[in-house]
Amino acid sequence: MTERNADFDLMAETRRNWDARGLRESNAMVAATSVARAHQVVLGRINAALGEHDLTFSRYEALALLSFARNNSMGMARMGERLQVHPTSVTSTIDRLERDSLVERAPNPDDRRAILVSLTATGHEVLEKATASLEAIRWGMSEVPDAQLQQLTTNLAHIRASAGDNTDETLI
Amino acid sequence: MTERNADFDLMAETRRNWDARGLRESNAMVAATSVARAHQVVLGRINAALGEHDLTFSRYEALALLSFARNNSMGMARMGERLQVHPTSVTSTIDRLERDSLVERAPNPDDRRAILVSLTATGHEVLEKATASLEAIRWGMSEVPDAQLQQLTTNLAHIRASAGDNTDETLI
DNA sequence: ACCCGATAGTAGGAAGTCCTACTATCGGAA
DNA sequence: TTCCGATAGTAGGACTTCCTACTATCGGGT
Repeated sequence: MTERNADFDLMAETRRNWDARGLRESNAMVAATSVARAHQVVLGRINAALGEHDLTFSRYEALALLSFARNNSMGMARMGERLQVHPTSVTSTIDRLERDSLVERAPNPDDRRAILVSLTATGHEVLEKATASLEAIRWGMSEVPDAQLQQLTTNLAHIRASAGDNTDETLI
Repeated sequence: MTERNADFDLMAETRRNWDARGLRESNAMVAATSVARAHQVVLGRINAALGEHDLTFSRYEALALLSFARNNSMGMARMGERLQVHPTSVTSTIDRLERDSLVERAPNPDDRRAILVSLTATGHEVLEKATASLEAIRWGMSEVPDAQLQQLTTNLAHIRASAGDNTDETLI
């Protein structure tokens, strides 16, 4: 659904429509719409690649996060903070990953409220293969030259920063 | 959920993790992740603003599209093409808009398979108020200076172009 | 020692997106 | 004229996300 051949330029047409009405902030509108469309395109490609491994980007992100944690294990609440999603979304994602035997839930001996989620051996394998698939498609951005990728990241960092992300320009 | 205060830089940390493993395409990975995060932030702000009008961005887009059409009316299939979503998503969105009396379905006299969707007077009113709300928050990109908005749009145009969008650089 | 606000996680439900499968209709080719 | 592939739209289901509400547990102040 995300890869279409439009015979017209959606953005240009949209801007013309708005300008014709004398509406303001058309630059912001076009930028916001472009972000949404780019996300749709990139996520579509990523999910298509991950589909071969029965993963989605959400599931992949959860597996990757666990793989970076000490003991490949982490509490649900911390996962929600890192992945920037609602606690109930973590529950939902982990439910399905556990159903597919890619992660395991275990009680936390230090806190009986908490649950430790950890990668299984299968989860590790699937993650590595999925990562190779994502690298193969350059994370859905094959046609974008490397220099422009960095410029794009810098531009988007302004948005992230304005939302509270502590962006470190020297590292990104 | 989209506006958080992270005490660390998610992107920088993610890149460090990946680099430490010697994985490739980290520029593409960071750019793709930035697109996803920026989308989450911008969409969150937009939906928060639209919530006052009982709208979401999807619903707003549908209303705006209809307002640009001749007779404020359009077939479902054409809406799906313009909005770049699956036909069943159009059905779902129109179902709810119709339930809220913002649009109406009518048979197409020229094609008994087709359905013409049109804005109601209420739909018009809500659209105008919602548009004012979006302009007030600069479409979720308040902190981004105008010049950088244009640069961002240009960068994202490469992605859209690679997906088949016929981007017209002279207009955008 | 107790209490009560804060925290961890889940349940149920709404909305958005996609997919496959289905019905109804159209319209060109045989 | 008939047939059959293409098109318009819907039904049902899966996944992701959010929200509110709930249980269980923690832990600091009284």
